[in-house]
Amino acid sequence: MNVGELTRNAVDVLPKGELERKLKLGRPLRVKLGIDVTAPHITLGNGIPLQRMRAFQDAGHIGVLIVGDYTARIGDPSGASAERPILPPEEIDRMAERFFESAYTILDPERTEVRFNGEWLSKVDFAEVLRLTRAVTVARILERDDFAKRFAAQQAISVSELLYPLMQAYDSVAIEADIELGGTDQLYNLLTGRDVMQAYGLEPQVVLTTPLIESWDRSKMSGSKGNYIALVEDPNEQFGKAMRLPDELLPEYYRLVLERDPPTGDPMQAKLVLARFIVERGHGADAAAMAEEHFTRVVREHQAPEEVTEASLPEGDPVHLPALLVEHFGLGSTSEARRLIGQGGVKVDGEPLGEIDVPRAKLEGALVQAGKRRFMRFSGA
RNA sequence: GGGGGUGUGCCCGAGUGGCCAAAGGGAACGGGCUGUAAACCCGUCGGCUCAGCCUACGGAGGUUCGAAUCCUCCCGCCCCCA
Repeated sequence: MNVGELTRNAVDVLPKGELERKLKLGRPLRVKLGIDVTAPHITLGNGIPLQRMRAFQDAGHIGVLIVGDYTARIGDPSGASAERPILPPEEIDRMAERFFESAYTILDPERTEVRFNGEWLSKVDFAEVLRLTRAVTVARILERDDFAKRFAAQQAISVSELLYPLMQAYDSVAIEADIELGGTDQLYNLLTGRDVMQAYGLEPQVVLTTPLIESWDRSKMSGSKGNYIALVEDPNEQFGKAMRLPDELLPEYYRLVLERDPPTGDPMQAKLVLARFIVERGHGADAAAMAEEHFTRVVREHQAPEEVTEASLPEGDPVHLPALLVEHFGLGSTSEARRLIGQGGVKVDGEPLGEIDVPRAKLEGALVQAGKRRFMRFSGA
């Protein structure tokens, strides 16, 4: 058994030596990973601990995904500067589904167990809460970095948020976790799991944290900040976003995502390898090839893509271009569209267009381009 | 319970009666440059079929020719005292 592969890229594996001891037990270990279903997107960053879980699965262990449907009613304060919104149950289910789709691009479904924590948390009564809360002290909770920062910054922390780590810890009790994975921002939560398991007479879990990944804006990749590459999203988007990463980040991505040695030589070639990998993992080899082709054609050579979405023009002549752009190009407002036109960002058959109202004949069958990457062809009918 | 603060556009943050659709920075977007990027330069960045109009500075009223700016009440957050 290769422990090195299991702990690859890990920041903390606590306590020391404990993982090795558990591995010698000779039974499949239960490796827990809690997922934040309130996260709007499942990112490459979320993929890092998933990759670790996969390594454990490949070594014969069981991955246990905990869907925090119940905890979502509070909102995980980790890394958040403010309280998160509370979601209705249907929404949580929908987001959990989406999570699985992403997670299974990395995990082995055969060795994955999925549990919703409402299963046990909804049955916890107040007496149980008191028992649970006795396992930790306020000082202990406030030690935690996120809370400490918010406390110092005089931002609101609700008591319910303080309970979050305890609920997560209780999950570990419920599923009898041997190991819990998480990003470094989860360290406190994971350690609390140990305390609580002990209080419940169980053998405490091993804690394994993985690094958070940086994005092109040089801040931590976050599904809520718009700086993410999702595990599953439009292949062209994935490819383009991967190529947008600064060269300096390549070693980090090679280490954490590809799990390979840092690239040497041409950074662009190295980045192409990364981009292909990301798309292929999410959508397969064909999609990766197509995304690359699209990238070469549209981004590098500034040409129209092979296939362009078609739509029909609205009634009337002339055609009001701003409205058309909002309707078909996803622009936020006609004012935005007007600005884009004014700046020469809108082209018809390759020629910048300055008009707001365009003669119908000029648009029929024409290729319309908004910005660098959005194309569409219009038919008259 | 008492006292004192504070709330501005996607984010941060100036602005204390007209010159404010609101400085500055960041993000974003468009154009240029380019090896995909990054860096850099220029421009845009509330809405509206837009040389004009409408809506906006926590919410609701009020004062004024005129309010983000003054007054009243309400709401959120923070601090101090109890």
